[in-house]
Amino acid sequence: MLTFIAYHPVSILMRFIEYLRSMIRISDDLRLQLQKITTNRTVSKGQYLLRSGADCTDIYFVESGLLRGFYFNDDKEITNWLALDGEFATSFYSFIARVPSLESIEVLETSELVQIPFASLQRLYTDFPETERIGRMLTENYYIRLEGRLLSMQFTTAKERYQQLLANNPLLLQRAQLGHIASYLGITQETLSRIRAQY
Amino acid sequence: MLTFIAYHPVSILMRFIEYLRSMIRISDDLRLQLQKITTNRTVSKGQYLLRSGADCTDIYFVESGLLRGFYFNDDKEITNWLALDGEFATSFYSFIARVPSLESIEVLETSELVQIPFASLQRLYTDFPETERIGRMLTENYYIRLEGRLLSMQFTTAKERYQQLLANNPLLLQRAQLGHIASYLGITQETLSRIRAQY
DNA sequence: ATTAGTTTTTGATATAGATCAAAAATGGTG
DNA sequence: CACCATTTTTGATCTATATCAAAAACTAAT
Repeated sequence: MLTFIAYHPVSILMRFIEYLRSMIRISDDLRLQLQKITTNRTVSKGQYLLRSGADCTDIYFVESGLLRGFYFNDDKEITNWLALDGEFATSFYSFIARVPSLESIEVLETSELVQIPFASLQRLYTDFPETERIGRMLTENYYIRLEGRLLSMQFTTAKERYQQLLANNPLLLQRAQLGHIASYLGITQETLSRIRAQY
Repeated sequence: MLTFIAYHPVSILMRFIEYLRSMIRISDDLRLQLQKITTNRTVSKGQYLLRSGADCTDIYFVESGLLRGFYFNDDKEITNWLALDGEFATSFYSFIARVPSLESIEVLETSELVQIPFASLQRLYTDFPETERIGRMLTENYYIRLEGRLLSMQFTTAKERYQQLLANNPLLLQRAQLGHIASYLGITQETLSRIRAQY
């Protein structure tokens, strides 16, 4: 019983550290430092982690739950990304370029997050240069995904994009609501509804 | 006269090193190493640096000239990127993930390039850890640009995209041909031609 | 200059997906 | 479990852009 209780706070960080470990060796020193600069937060459904207009000061790792980043176009919300368990989430442009965010971040499911402030991350890069590699590799991976999305936007139909998502990320379809998925795929909710009706 | 001749081979590398210098301090050691692992190449218009199906083994910095990366969709070419003077170019997914490239790279204008092989770059990252920062920052910048493109694909019209490009990169419009620009913007050549005719 | 190849423009038509509007389904809450 | 709010579906219509086809404008090489 006691061991379970004592173990728990560590296990919250598990996936985060595991994730990093897949890219570089994590020394005890670094692990300690990571624990120092990160905050474990539980955020509940409906909360906002960021409102457009504000500077995005943090990056989040989603231990469990679901977040979304979205823009406003005219009066409509456009979901730019959805981050499930095991993914990083931030308003990338604002976080990197230190400019006010156009994007808002909303909590779609009550989530366990690991929060890292921008300044701490920069210090980490300097104090533990091996972590630059993590930053580089993560950004590379996210770049590749983004490129895939751009290409599918350009030369696949709405239906094909839905089918791709269904194949690659069926969980997302189950957990996010239709309107969010639709604008993430670059189509209207009505069109996505009609596509689904074809099955 | 003599000084000019002697100076020239160094000046070819100028922009490349200058570019890197804007991100980190370049030690004499590192500069030497950079000179060792890079090759200066002049490639002429019409040449291919990569054909789809092959592994992309190199990344290029364009000292001067113009390259394009493109895919085939059915029988049509889709330009994925255009790289002018001062930009990096590679088939990113293939280069990073070490898989055969879907993309081909064509030389649109006779160009001066700095070529860096994948393996050399990886060794550089290891031998000069400070260069990881370059890799990270470059990828971050390219990520932000890509995100901007995805957003404009999603919620701006063909005409607006053309106007944005005209405002942000007028040189490109002058130097690349219409069909390449069009598919880069995610529209057909005919539509772009009609848009331009409106002025 | 003339010809052949390429690139751009113009015209006519088709269509995927958007928009506007309202009904149906779903879901939490007192 | 009935009610109100939210989400999803269905229907009718519209539109930006694609497609197909051919003419015009460039470009380069003989």
